[in-house]
Parts: sequence; structure tokens; C-alpha cells
Amino acid sequence: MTKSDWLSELRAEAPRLGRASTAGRVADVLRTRITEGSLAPGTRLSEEDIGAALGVSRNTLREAFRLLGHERLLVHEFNRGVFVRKLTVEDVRDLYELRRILECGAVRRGAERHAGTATAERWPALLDAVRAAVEEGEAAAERGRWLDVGTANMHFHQAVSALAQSPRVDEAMGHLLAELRLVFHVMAAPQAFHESYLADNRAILELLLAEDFEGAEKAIADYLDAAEAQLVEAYSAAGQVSA
Amino acid sequence: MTKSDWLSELRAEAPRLGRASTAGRVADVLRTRITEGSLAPGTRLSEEDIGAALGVSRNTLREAFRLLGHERLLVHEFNRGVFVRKLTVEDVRDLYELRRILECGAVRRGAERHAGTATAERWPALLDAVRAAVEEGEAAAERGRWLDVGTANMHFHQAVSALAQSPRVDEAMGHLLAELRLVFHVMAAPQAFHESYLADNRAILELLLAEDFEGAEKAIADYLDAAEAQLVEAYSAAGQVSA
DNA sequence: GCATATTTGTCCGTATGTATA
DNA sequence: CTATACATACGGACAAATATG
Repeated sequence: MTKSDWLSELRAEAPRLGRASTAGRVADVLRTRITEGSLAPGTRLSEEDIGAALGVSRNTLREAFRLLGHERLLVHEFNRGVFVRKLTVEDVRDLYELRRILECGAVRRGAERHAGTATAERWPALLDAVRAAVEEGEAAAERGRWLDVGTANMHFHQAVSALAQSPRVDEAMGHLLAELRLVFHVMAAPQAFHESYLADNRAILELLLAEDFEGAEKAIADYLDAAEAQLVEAYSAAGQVSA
Repeated sequence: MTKSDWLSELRAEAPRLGRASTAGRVADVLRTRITEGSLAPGTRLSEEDIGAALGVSRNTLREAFRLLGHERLLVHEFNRGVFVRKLTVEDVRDLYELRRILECGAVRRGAERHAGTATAERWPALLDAVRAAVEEGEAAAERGRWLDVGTANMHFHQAVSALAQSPRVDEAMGHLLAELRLVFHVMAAPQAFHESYLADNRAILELLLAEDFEGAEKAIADYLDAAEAQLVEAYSAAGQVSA
């Protein structure tokens, strides 16, 4: 997609900027573009061009850039401008390292608190969210909506990390998954990639329902190892540099 | 400390704003003020006053506010301004929930990778950092520098989380600890609070050196439970509201 | 409840410094 | 090396929201 292509598409979104904080809404628009993949990693975001296309001032736009920079979707190079984040193979490995700690830790802590009495009543709702994500993925696969399968997979892992019942864990996981979307676009065959994990998700859900938390933790760790290996391989094949 | 007090002190820092990104440097100055406790939680930061005191424009100052907002040191209320973050008891609990997952997970993952062969050579350096932090705390305690004991304690836990060998874990831990500094200021007797954990840190180090990783994980979890309980109690005693 | 003053949100114009063709 | 393009940062302006009397 050429520069003028997505600039003109961006202009079409300008009318939608009518509510609440301008910077926040600009960030919403750009975030969607980035996670959907229509703004390719490495693209430079000119303050002037985008400000003009969206009809906002540079000051406001810079605030939006800061927001997305904190979410690691953009990188800000001093005196050079902002660019759509380009993840390296090391980033992919690190992302999965953090996922291992967060997701496995969430299951473990959730189980510990479930065993206690204090927050027992919230547990069924948390598992329902996991189940809903599993079924969402299966339904999407049946209808051949592979993009939705990927989204459902995100929901599944967000729901797993929610077992920790910690707002900060939830937020960290949200940012992590948003960053991972940047990676998924380099996959040549996203359908096969996401589809292969539907059964895993279902199995993890069953382990959680059976209260076999050690088994669930192990299953998640195995899934993460497999997914990481697959992504790293695809990444190398796509000729991504490591620096 | 009254408003004009810290405004005049802020003015004294204005000359130090001579290098790199202005917004970043402004953020540095304010961050120091906040974590040191001279800007009390709940204080409103006026754009005009602080901009004048530091000699920067409002636009630049707002960028600095954004940066600190991302670090959760400031909260931004739309059309009302920015305030120094005021942590609730729920925040304290959640911070420790995340610490449990991050620190225990870091030990576990570090141990797993240490058992493997790939990154074995980096392990001694990581343990040295933990040892250095322990000794830094013990030295500071001997000289009665209780503030430094607290800082060394932060270094200890940062070093423990570094065992995961993950940049993102390191960063998450860094933000978490910065946020925790806001809490420590409500402790009536910080010296006794920090001192009591010097022996724990030393014990955890010994367990790591002996490669008893399960024991180390358990010791860290116990420490976190104890510290959390102590902070929550002090927080309630200080009459902090929960919302 | 109303009128006023203050402060933030947003935009614009411009000067300066930096990077790159 | 020069020229161009761009980001950084400033100051001023006005509308809108909030706080104050």
C-alpha cells in the first residue's frame, strides 16, 4: 500500500473524530490501522501529512503518538519522527518469555486464590470467559473466518491471564497481545497458524474445569513454546533482520 | 510542604534543563520530586505555574505529563488537570499480586534456562547483581542510611526479576517499583520496615547460590505476603480511603 | 442558581536545530 | 557542502469546561 493510499483512507475517517478527547480518538484510528496491518511496520508517520489528513493540529497529533508509543505500536526516534514498530526476532522471543511468566503465573495464582475462600464466588465467571473465548474461536473456524479465529485466540489468552484477578496483569497482557498483532502479519498462512491451536485451547479449558491446574499450566507452557517456535521460524523465513 | 515551597525549589532546577529532549528532562525532574515524596500524592500540577517555574512552554510540559502518566506517577483528569497519583489499598494489593507473578516467575524461568545450556554463561553475572544489591543494603544499614536501604531493596528485587533475562520483564518491574515508591512514603517508620527484610534478602541470595530455586521462590512469596500485609495495615492506619 | 474567573483543550504561526538527499 | 525537509520548541490565541464567589 502506497503512502497516498492510506493517507486518503485516513481522510475518510476524519468525520469520526467528533467525541471526547481528540488525541485519544486519533490514537484509536491509528491503532486500528496498525493492528489491522494497513500501516506496515517501518512506515514513517509524518506529523504534517497525518495531521492534515485527520484535520488535527500537530500538538494534538503528537499527544496521540505518545499514547501509541507507550503501547509500543510506534517508536519515536528523536529528531527523526515516529515509525510503525518493527519487531525483531528477539522481540518475538521476549514477548513469549513474558507470556510464559504472565499466563502460567496467572493460572497458578488464580488456583491459589480459588483454593482460598475470599474470592471463590468470582471463579465461575472467570472460567465462563475462558469458555466463551474457546467457543468463539470454534464458531469462527466453522464459518471460515480466520481473522476472527485469531481475535478469539487473543480473547482466550486474555481470559486466561484474567484468572489472576489483577487489573495490572490484565493491562500488561493487553499491551503484550496488541504488540503481538504486529508479528502475526508476517505469517504467510495465518489460518493454519491459528487453527492449529483451537484444540489446545479447548484442552486447556477442560483442564481448568477439572481443576487440574498443574496440567493446565503445563499445557499453556507447551502451547507457548510451540507457537514461539513457529513464529520465529516464519520470521526468519520472511528475511527479518535481528537488530 | 506548601505550593509555593516546592514551586521555588523547582525553579532552582531550571538550569539543569540543558540537554536532549526537553519534555524528557522535565519528566526526569518531576519524577524525582514525586518519588522522593516532595510532591505529595493528590497535589495538582498546574500547567501554567510549573511551566513558568521550569521555563518551558505549556505544550512541552504537557508532553512531560503524558510520559509520567504512562508511568502511573500522574493521573490525568480530562478538563481538570493532572495530579500526583494517589494509590488506594486496592492498588497496593494489586501491585503485590503482580510482583508475586513477576518475581516468582522470573526465578522459575531463570532456573529453567539456567538448567538448559543456551544462556548458562550469563547466570553468574545475574547472581552477582543480586549479591551486590544485598551487600549494598547491608552496608547502608550499618551506616544508618535508611533511605539507601530502601533503594538497595529496590535494586535487590530488580535484580531478582532480571533472572528472567527479559527486557520486558525488567521494564515492567521498573515501573512497578517506581509506583511502589508512592506507597512507601505513607510508612511511618520506613527504617524499621526496610531493615526487617535485609536478612530475608540475604537468605534468598543463599538459596539462589545453592540452586534451591523452589526454596527461593517460596521465600520470595513469603516475603511479599509479609510486606504486603505490613503495608496494607500501615495504609489503613493512615486513614487512606479505598476508592 | 447564576455570573465570573481560572484553567484546560486545541489550534496556529514561527524560529531553530537536526538529519538526509 | 549545500539545500531541503522535517522535528522540536516556543508563544499566542480562543473556545470550552470547571471552579469560585
